Amino acid sequence: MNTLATKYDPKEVESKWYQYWEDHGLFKSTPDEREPYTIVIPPPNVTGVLHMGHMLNNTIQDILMRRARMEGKNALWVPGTDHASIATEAKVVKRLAEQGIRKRDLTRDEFLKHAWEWTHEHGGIILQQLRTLGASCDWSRTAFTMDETRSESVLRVFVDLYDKGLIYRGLRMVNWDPKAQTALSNEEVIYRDEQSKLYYLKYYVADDDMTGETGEEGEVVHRDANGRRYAVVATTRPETIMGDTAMCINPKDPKNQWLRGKKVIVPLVGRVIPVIEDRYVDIEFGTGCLKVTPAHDTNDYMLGKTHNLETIDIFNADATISEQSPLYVGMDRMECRKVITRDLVEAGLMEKMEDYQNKVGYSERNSDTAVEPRLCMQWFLKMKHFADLALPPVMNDQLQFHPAKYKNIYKVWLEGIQDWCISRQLWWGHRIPAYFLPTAEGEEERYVVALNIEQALERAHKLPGYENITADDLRQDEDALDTWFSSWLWPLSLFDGIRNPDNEEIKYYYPTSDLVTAPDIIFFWVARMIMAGYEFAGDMPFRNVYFTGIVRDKLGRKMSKSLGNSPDPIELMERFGADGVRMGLMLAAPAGNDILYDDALCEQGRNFNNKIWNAFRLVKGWEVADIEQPEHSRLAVEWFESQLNATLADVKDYFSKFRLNDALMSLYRLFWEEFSAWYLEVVKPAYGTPIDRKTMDATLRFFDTLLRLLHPFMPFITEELWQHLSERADGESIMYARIPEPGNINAELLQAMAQAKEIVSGVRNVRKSKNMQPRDAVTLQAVGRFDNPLGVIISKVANLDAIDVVESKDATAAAFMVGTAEFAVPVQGIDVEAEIAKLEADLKYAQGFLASVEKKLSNERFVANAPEAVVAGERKKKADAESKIATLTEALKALRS
RNA sequence: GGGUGCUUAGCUCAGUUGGUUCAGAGCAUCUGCCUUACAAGCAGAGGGUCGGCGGUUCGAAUCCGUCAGCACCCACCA
Repeated sequence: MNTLATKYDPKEVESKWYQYWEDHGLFKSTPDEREPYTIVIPPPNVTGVLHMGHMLNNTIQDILMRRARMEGKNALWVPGTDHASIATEAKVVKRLAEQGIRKRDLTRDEFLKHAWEWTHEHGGIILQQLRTLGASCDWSRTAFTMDETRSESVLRVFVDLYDKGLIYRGLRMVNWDPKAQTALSNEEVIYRDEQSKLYYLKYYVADDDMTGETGEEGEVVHRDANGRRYAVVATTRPETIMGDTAMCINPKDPKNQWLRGKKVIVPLVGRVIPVIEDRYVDIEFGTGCLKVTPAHDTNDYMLGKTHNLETIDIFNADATISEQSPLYVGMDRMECRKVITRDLVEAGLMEKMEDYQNKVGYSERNSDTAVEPRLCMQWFLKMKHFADLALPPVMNDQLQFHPAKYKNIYKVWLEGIQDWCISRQLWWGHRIPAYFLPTAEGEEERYVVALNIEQALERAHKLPGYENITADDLRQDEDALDTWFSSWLWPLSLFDGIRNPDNEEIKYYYPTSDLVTAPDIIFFWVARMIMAGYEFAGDMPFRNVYFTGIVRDKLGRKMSKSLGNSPDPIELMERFGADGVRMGLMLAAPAGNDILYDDALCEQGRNFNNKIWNAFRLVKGWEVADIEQPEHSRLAVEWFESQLNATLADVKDYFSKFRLNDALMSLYRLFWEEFSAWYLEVVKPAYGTPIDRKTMDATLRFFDTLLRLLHPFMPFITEELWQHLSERADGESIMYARIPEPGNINAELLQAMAQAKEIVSGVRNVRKSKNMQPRDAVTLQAVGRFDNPLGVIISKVANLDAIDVVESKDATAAAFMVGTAEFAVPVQGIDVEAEIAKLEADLKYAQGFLASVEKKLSNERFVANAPEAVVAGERKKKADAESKIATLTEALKALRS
């Protein structure tokens, strides 16, 4: 008696089993003699919530974990979160603002207290959500980039690299985020095309005597109504003219020869600046005259250095105009652009304005804030050394990228790498362990780098003149480190491999096995982990990197809050079950390709769950009796065994190539087509009759293997059904059931079954076209011969009363061909005309095919050059086609007579 | 401005070294079925000159060239 519902309901099942797995510690791992399989989670932001990208990413990781576990490996997936300094600090600042508290009114400690409160309040929600998805993380190891172990690791690494001379402090032009008011690394700047304007400004010549040059050949001299000469400078940023300290021309530029050695006047400002010459200037761009603002442009800064120019910083940290500027003090830079444009026009100093498209850098975290190049003192990590470490293992495939196309992107980045600005003007993060020493007014700053204040003092005491200072004399650097300066240690610090490099865990779990991540953090994170791995452990952090695609909506648009096209993962799991959503995502996710998400995919996943559920209901409902095993069942078992092994081998191969969607699709078809539609239909006993024990045992065994194969993809339903399949002790789980190695494949039997299926289809077709009931048995006529060993299977599934081998088929039979073999089903009242038309079409096709083969075979060069096997193949095609034509001609003759 | 990748059925994609099994899969579509596991299902069917052009070859979805379109990465042209 079947008590299971006809529809599978994942709700209770899923939470029940997750609880079971956790209660029995099934996710836990400790080092032992087994081969380890390790993944470290890309730590999500501590205060983040689950989005579709996480869903995809973590589903993939969980599939790999569960598969490895079932291959007998000691599988460990380490979870954790990232403090995400800029993002989190911004959120805290915002919340404080809502409460009427300004960050600048708080002390560092007060602010951090608020930040920790926020972290404890919102932190870890995402880890809870991952449990709903079924993630088999060892939660007892949950780490945080700012917990004690991780923090100390970061500081140690900083001190170590400083001692090695790889970290330095210096005044450099950096990317400044005026909203967060911190420096950024180059990688944190996103360039966007922007429709803006090119402003052509007039720079009058200073002390112009208006005589002399009248314009040599090729020179372009501008004069106003009074004859006064001026140069025209094209710029996209007129608001920076207050910081101009030179104008630059190319010494080879014929247009501007007359400006050599002159001085010009900055419009509105009135400052007199020299005209300098540098080959850097593009003669073709604009007028060939470049205004030089060393404080606010990277290139201008270089020019300033070369030509010893004065640097006037006209911006405050928040990008309002500073006291350094003679005009517009306190005005925001964007506002200032508008105002100064108007003023320039009114003063007659604007030659013209043109539409112009240029690239503007934005902060990765504050996408509405344009980054400002800014000269300031920051800490940097020398990257050349690390690039040299990290490039070879990826290029020679010791460490593999999947898909491999990312190798090239990686290579180009490493070859052009620049030093990494690692200091941030933030409080939320690891405070830089540098301690400034007291110095006299005007003296250059001095500092020591040390793990803590005691060590700092110790180090300071060794310096001449500082033998007697006390802790109170030391002042720790206010800055925090870039978040990625802690995440790059993740695979090491999770196993305490920085503080305690020879411990048992790091030796066992490191290098980890696979890293699964989105390609957009290849530089931020992946590359730097590889660097840190070789620097601090002398080995790669992981053996494979699987780059996922980006989840987009079905129109191909990125999912975003503003578009509202991003579904809530939790809600999706409620609708389709976690198994259904996992499967929906995986069906659409070839390695490295973006996935176009559609609810229909989850529906397909849910439907598959239901299919499995109902197949199980069927099998479980069978009554077993000690009766003889029917021949068709014996053959079906033998065939499915082979089919199962074939798929097992395919899936294994797919996993080795990270082609998880192909693996899943193979299993989907194996279960739905081969197992449900064919195998079960063959062995299914007639209603109300029992099944023999042999077949039942085999069927349950197959079911068991299928569940194991599917478990990594759909952990919940497989566990639920597995418990019904066999007795087991408390704490046992399919999670630890082994996935079998592929066994023997009987290729001939698979071939025979393929033909058998076609014959069955042929019969069904006849039935359908003649409106015949499936329950009425028919006779199958095989013309000439019948050599398929699976005749009994065909008879059962197609409901035949006999398979007759005949010399020629009945005149009133409906015919069909499978390969070169002809079959027929005698029926009442066939439509002779239609039958003739069908056969004629077949004949015409066969004749055309024969002609093309014959043409090929009569080509001497083909016969001479092509491999033996290919030629033989063509000959066989020819023979087959001829035999088919003969058969068809016969049939037509019979019909027409 | 450089670089990489892509273009195969309505959609999303497979297609290993050119050659029987090469033009495939899933979904969608159409037709017929509430057949005692499943209508979240069953059975059947239709659909593509493999982006365009040119070349190499006995033979090209596959190799080469070129053009077009798309995507991504990098870059200091104001």
